[in-house]
Amino acid sequence: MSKEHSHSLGSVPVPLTPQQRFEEYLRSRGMRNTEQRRILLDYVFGHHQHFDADQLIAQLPPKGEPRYVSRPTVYRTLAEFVDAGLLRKFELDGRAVYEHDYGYPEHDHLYCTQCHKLFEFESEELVQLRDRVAREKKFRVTGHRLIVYGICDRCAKATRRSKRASTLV
Amino acid sequence: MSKEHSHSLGSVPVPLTPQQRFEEYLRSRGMRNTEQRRILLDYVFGHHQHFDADQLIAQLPPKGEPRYVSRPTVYRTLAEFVDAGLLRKFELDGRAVYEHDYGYPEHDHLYCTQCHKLFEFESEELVQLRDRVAREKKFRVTGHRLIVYGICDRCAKATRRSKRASTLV
DNA sequence: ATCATTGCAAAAGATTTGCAAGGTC
DNA sequence: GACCTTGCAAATCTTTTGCAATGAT
Repeated sequence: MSKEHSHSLGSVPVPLTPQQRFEEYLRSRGMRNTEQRRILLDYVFGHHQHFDADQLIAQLPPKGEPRYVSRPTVYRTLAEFVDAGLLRKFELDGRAVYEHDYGYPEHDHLYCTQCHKLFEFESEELVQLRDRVAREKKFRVTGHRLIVYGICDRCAKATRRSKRASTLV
Repeated sequence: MSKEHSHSLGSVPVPLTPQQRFEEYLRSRGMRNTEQRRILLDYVFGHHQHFDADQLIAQLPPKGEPRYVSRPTVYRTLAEFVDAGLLRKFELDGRAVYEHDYGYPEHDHLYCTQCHKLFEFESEELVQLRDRVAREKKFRVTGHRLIVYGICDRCAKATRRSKRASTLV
């Protein structure tokens, strides 16, 4: 997805590293600390990006190489990360996108439909609005997902530039 | 999806019926007014519900019957309705859901993860908040999608009831 | 040794596409 | 008659699953 990441967002102080927390999760469930899980956790928390399963797999070594992890295992493990509270998952254009959850504040997204990048923003006001609406309808909120669609500044500028250029020809 | 529909939402006055507007759309594009398109338009605007392709197909007559429409044609036609501004499309649990757009006000949804019903609400404040955030980031908004996840009142009550019952046993 | 986990191959579910036959303008 | 549409079958794309082999505790 996007290599850009709004670094205006703060981070939430955490007592444990993602690795430690995941080990805790595994232990509590009688699951095993396998090489594949360690590899994927390293990749996922080694980058601050949004990504989907295919993009993660593309970054991993291909079949035959040392740290190769099969596609089914990637899917299974991403689901575990979500379950462990390390990642958040959402849908974009009909596919699953993942982003950091653990140690990262709640936020929403602006999605540029031209360059397909995601831009983050935090809004306490939005959460309040959401809760107010829910209260009126006696609805117990567990979470929400807001995506604002449009064109980012950079794409808008690029479009203006090329429009001007074509007019000048 | 849901048979419930918040009728607290008003409707937007429209100069043309969906049928007329679609005919206009077809004409402007040199497309044809076929029986299948008429059938589907009737079904879709004959109900005020959220639905996905499968649910629509389930309502249509089966293969062999008079008004049967094939699955590929349903998908193709729904895309045309979206394109014509008659329907809005969004993703829920990894599948496409459609709802009326033409003649219906902009709104957002509360989604009960227990009974899988959608409840609508309108918020002018949300739109303002969205536009304010976008302006700060020099982002040109074309639209947004907000889904609030949680448990609806009815499901919450049902859960309380059965919890009480099981406690009393 | 026990039992969770992996990789493979195949399945599954939703949606899309190529194409010949049929329908609309 | 020209050419857009349809239905069929098959393909596509993403994600999931059955299962035998492998690995962790």
